[in-house]
Amino acid sequence: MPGRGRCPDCGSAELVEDSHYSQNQLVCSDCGCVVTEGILTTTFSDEGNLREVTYSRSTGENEQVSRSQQRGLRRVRDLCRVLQLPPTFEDTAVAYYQQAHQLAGIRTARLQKKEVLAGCCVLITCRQRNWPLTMGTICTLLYADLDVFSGTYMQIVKLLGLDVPSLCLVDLVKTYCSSFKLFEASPSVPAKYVEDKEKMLSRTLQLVELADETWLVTGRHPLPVITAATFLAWQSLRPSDRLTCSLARFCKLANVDLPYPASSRLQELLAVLLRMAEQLAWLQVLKLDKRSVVKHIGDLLQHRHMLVRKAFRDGTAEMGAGEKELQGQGQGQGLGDEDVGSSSLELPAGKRPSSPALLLPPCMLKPPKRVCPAPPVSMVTGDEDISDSEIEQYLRTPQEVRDFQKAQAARQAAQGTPNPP
Amino acid sequence: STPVRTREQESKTTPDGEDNEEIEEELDDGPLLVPRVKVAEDGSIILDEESLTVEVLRTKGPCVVEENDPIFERGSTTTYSSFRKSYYSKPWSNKETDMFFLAISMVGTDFSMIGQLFPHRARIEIKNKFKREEKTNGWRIDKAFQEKRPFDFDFFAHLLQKVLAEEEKRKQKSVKNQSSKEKKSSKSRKNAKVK
Amino acid sequence: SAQPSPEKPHSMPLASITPMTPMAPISECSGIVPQLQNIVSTVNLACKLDLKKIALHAKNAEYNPKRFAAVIMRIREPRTTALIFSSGKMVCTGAKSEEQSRLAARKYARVVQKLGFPARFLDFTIQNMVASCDVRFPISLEGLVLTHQQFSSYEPELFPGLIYRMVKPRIVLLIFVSGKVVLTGAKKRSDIYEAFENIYPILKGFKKA
DNA sequence: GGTCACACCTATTTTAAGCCCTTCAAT
DNA sequence: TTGAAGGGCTTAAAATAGGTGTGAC
Repeated sequence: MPGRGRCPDCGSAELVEDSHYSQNQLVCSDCGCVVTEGILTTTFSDEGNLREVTYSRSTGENEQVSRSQQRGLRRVRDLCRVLQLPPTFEDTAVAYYQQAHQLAGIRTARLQKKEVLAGCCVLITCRQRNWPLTMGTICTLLYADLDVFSGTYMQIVKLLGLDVPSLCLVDLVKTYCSSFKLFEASPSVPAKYVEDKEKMLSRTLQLVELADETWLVTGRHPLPVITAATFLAWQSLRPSDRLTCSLARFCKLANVDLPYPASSRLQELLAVLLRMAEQLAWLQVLKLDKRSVVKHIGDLLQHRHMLVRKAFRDGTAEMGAGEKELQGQGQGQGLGDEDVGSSSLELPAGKRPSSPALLLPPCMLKPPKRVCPAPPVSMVTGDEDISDSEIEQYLRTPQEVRDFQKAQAARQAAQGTPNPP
Repeated sequence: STPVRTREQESKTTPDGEDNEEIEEELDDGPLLVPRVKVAEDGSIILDEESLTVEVLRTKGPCVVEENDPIFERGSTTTYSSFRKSYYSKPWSNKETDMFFLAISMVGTDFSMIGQLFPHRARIEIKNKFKREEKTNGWRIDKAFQEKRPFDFDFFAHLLQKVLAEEEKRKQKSVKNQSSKEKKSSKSRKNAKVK
Repeated sequence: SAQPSPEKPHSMPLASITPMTPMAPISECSGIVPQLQNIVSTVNLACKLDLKKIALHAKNAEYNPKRFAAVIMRIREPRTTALIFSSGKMVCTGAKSEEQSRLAARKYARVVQKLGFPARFLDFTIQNMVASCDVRFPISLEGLVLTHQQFSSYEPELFPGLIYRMVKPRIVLLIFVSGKVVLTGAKKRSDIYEAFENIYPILKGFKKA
């Protein structure tokens, strides 16, 4: 990359054009620093990149703003108001929408996409200001298909080269948890089910943090994790009265949707708590199960740092410390090599014991689905002779051709006359 | 009662109160405007045109304060899949699977044509069935492909109808017998469910 | 080139047969070899094709012009699928090695020839390769996205994996909490290996715990 | 209103893990 | 009433290409 200079951050000369962004940007391949600023603010006049970079900071859209853009902008503003976002958010979201509309790829996009684009801009704004808002909420408000939203969101983040912080779980807990209607008695909420909001919040927060520390959050939808934690927090604050109440019933009386994965998160959380309980001598003797362990959540949470650390350490110790061992263990579990593969066949039992297993993401504890880890290693060169007979097996005989034509004609007749008048 | 889940296409849940089915019809096709969202004074969302309202839960009062607290995230109606289409495909019974392999031996790998032979199945279901069988029973695919059978549409249609009717009967019977500890019916009594 | 220590030592004799590209300094070798899972290639048969005729005479074919403008053809060995367009251009998918992909493409060309078209075999090109492997330790994706923000996209509300767009080589990696990694976008297998050797030390820094 | 230049549907392959749906079997 | 199981969708990449949505000229 001669003539392009060096990375201001690390000094590397390994600068690479990266067309992953809307306009090819110079990116340092060593540290990832974006050397040339893209789009927005700059007066960028690099060769062919001279689009209408004049992004209008004009307050009113006095210019000829296309109808679809106007519609989108209005949608952005409406969304901000519906969500009751602080006033400053709106301007940012609107600016994102305008920037997006300057991209050719967005201007000619389907109307459906432009509609969800408004939601994307609002979401991005909220994320950048740590305002907890889920994609599910946006889609619900817009009556949008999450898949369409997904595609649009990923595209716009890439195109504008945005740095969008992750959804903050802790902030989400505070608001989502508050929406549970459990904090005052009502016809649907008996007194024994009423809970103090602050107590619930604080315990839920601890449980969510525990879930995060024990690999239950990574790769999963955040909301269901919180639903499960909220339920456990609520149960454990008054176990005698609430142990018999199911997650589904809890959500119903709290007037909150039960997200599908919440049940799984609950089971995983209980499994973690059980393992923590095994570390405490005075709980060991109680022979706890997934039901009774709820009664001791308060104790467990008090010692959670120590217990989690212990669980991790013990697990590691049992497998032998260090990476070499870890890898060996992985192979021993049949992570796909041919020799061990045969012995793995002797383990048709669904869940392998893996009792000692160290604290791992649940997807790593599932039995390995052996499929093709052993590559047959074909000796194919690509230049082999191809026999006529091999080719001919794919061809139809004259009779088969006639039969096929007949069926084809019948099909067309059936489709061509759907409604004979 | 339970949140209303409707339509195989898009299902949505409404917290309570007003449920507007028309909304879906508005949306469903047109890339034309999805209902536009507006705010009413009480915080509910109003959709242009129909003035349809959907309740929005939120905390009144200290809500719009900035900084770190009163945020708005609803507990209800916030499912990720609110508007996803349904892709469900009925499981294939053993008998129906046999018919699938028969179809392969008659027409080859033309899934659209095979789809015609299975009136209750879409092409995508045929393709997924093929890929699934290729993984689990590759030999059966090979076998079926090699043993060319004459392609007789009507013959196949009749056979399939017979097979499906048989399973239907068996299913109803098992529903009736559910209380009685049915057990020994030898043969291929696999769980066959159609309909 | 030095023999890269294969993921499974037991398979060494076999693994040594597959062409390997010299890899990074032996010093920091991961010892893991990504396995190719899918190859997409194209070839130009250089003649106009009557797709209806092909679909009628080949029983391993499917053609629905209303749905898609190509014949979809499958062969059993190597197990692959091809898209054949009336322009004579063909796409071959599903092979597990470059050589298998080429052999499969030649077989499709032979089928077309046997049907009476003067098909040639021009510009055979590997267009994309997909590989996967396993680092065998859990990865904190939220940690990775924080420090490699400019390359990463991690949106658990949409997809459980972290999407890592490596700039050099230009490969996209899907990284999962389980330590499983999918690499895609390569035109050469050496790019797959290089990308993995690049990412491995990075992943080691995000075991958490 | 026509051209232009995109988008983007249909389709193919393959892996990863999660979500979400239906069905059916135990409790 | 609960779960488990099975199946198909999501994400990435890449080529192929007609038909049509989209908006700016």
